[in-house]
Amino acid sequence: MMRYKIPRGTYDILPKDSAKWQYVQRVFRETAASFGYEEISTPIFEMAELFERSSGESSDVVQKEMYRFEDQKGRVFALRPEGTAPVVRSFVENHLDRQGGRHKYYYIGPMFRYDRPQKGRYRQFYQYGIELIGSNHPFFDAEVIALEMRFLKALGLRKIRLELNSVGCAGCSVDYDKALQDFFRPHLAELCGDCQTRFEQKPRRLLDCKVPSCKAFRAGAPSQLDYLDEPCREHFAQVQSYLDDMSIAYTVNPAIVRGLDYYTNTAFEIIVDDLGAQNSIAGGGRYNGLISAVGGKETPAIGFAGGFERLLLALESENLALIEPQKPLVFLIAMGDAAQKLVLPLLSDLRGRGIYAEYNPEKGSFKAQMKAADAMGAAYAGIIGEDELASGKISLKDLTSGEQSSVDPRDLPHLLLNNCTP
RNA sequence: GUGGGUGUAGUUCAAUGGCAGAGCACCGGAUUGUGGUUCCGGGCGUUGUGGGUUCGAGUCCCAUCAUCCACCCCA
Repeated sequence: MMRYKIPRGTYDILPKDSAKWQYVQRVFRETAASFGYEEISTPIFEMAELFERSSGESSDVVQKEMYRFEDQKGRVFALRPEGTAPVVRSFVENHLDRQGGRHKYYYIGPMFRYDRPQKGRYRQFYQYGIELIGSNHPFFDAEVIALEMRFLKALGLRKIRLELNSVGCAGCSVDYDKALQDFFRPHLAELCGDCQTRFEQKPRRLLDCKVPSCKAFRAGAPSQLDYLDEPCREHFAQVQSYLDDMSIAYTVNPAIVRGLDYYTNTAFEIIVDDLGAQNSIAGGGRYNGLISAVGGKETPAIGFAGGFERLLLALESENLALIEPQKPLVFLIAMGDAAQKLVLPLLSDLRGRGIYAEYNPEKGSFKAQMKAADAMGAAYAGIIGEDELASGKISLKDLTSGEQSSVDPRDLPHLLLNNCTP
């Protein structure tokens, strides 16, 4: 008999971990709501072309990491590798670009990339993100960053770093790419193979090559920041000013380059140092050219996305979000058939009032029942046996103190609620 | 896609090429109505899978799959 196995690079979120996932998602939703963002959900697959156009044909995500497939009629789709393009597609498709004004969206859901799995990297992974569409005001660049920082702080994370950069607009990029090519051209023959293609396709990627011999040529390379035109320079200065006013610490790192082609101006990344190689838990930036690139009216926008898996790793490394498993308030024990007839209505009544009550007829002896109550961490044991049947009362034992009292079954819900709610 | 490490019981790990074991967890019991501690009992597991070498393979070799780490990429 063949054993079925979960696909490579995927994982199950088991019940023991679900509370933690629900918790971080709840905090994100609450944080987003407090900034005026509303949830949008899009399909997990889209026309493959949407991602090819938006992320860039030459990007790794499109070239080798996208799950592409044809449906029964030969239409080419892709499992979404990221969340921004679908949101923008929906925005344009619903004619919101014609409506004008600002639109604040957040999303939560799985993304898919055919990558080699490693720590903090999966083939199906869960992202949260926000998109603010309809304004180029630098305040909103800062607001988007502030939202993410607020979220991480609300979770209690302390060891996080914000790195900030501006990649300028399309015009600045052209100038900068030329400057980089001029700078590296004398060493072109000595660069690694990857860098030779980077030289042609994405010169700025020459700056983060890890090959030691390539690193050596990097000293004195021109910085993007020196090639910003006046409006972009001013925009970046204002973003920093707003962050300062909100007391959000950051470091300017000219090496921050977003992986997807659609980013302009502000780019940022949030780093947690002790997560291993995949230490970026969130990243984002402005994408003023994307809406028009997918067929909408020219509209400025900014957003970010964060990864839940890495976020949970970061929480773990700081011993945060330790969630206690749910424990029954009362474990009912019935000895004998007559007692069982009484215990089931009582069980229904308690549960109907929202009290977590357990009962397990599988456990045979009284001792085994008590053990089960203890093993589940129940606060109380409610006992019905011959004595209780005769008296019409049930015995309620406090499993912490060991004290036991005889109570009227009708009073049980109130007693439990009053004793145990803080 | 590239490189390295690791795959043995539910789990954490043992086992010179020679009878596959232990702790924890789990289940049961210690004269059938009182838990936690203690004691006793309960394990044939396709040693990830498929080949090969050998009298004999968990152990050596090859392949494959998975996982971990790194490159790469990115959140």
